[in-house]
Amino acid sequence: MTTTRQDLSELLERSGVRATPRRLEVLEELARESDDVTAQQLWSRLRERDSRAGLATVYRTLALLSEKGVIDVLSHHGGEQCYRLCGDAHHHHLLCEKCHRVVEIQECGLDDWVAAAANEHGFVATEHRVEIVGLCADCR
Amino acid sequence: MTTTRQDLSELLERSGVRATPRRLEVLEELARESDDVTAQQLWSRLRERDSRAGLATVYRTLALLSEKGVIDVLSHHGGEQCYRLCGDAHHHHLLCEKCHRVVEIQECGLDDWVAAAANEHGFVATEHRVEIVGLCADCR
DNA sequence: ATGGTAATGAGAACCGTTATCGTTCTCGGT
DNA sequence: ACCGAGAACGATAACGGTTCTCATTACCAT
Repeated sequence: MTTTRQDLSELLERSGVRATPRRLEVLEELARESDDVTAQQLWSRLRERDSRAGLATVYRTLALLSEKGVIDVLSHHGGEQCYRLCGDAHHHHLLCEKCHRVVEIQECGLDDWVAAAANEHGFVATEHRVEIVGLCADCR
Repeated sequence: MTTTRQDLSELLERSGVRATPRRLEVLEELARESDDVTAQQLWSRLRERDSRAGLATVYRTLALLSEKGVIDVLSHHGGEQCYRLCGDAHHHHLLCEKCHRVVEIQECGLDDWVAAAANEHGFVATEHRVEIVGLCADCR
């Protein structure tokens, strides 16, 4: 888990995003969250930490980071986007329908299945998303 | 493809939804669309056909139909929901990133993989969604 | 230091969706 | 056929999340 401010700063630069104080605050808060958060949640938590970051900046930063592939966007709450700092590699998500915990599934292993399913309908797959919803160990 | 008004009416009743003229109009328009549509698109197309259906009714009907499992909701356009009349059985979607065509993948065959991936993290899977994005035969 | 560009904050604007409310329709019982 | 209760409907206001605007501030190369 990258947590030091230095690590996060390097992560930004490496992704082609200038590491400004505000962006570091946002990323730091994302690193602190184990699950996904909405832009508004993130903003109010920053406020609680005496950050003067504006809501617009939070939205701008989240849009920028997701565009650069630094964070993931989940839209499982119809109408509201959730953001999460994940590993770099291709992965999928496991969601607990009760406590809303989010866990990454690292080993995809679905490429062949995806390619075959796409091919069957004349498609060439460029990406795929899988979301498994269920109950986590604590909730069942 | 169920297209006659009679078929659609029976589909509604079978799903526990009273078949009113407005609902039939909405469902009929959905049956006419090969791809997914937003509520607003659906509404304006109904208007073009001299339907006096209100926007609220379109939203109400779409919410009701998706709740009853008659139609699918896709939220791949972040912030805007798309609706589609699909087959009854469990299936996934193949999306063309260029022309936005949507094709159903009937044979899932992923249950074992899903169960295993969930189990590996202590989860019990209750449902899963797969979306493959790529280029269709016409667009590549 | 200085000028140009990028980033930021506050608040307005936007847009998709939902709620409100008065009217209309549907349907079973008569 | 008629009637009454409850469901459905249409118009429009309200809502909430997101994006835009614009004036101000921070950053960087010169």
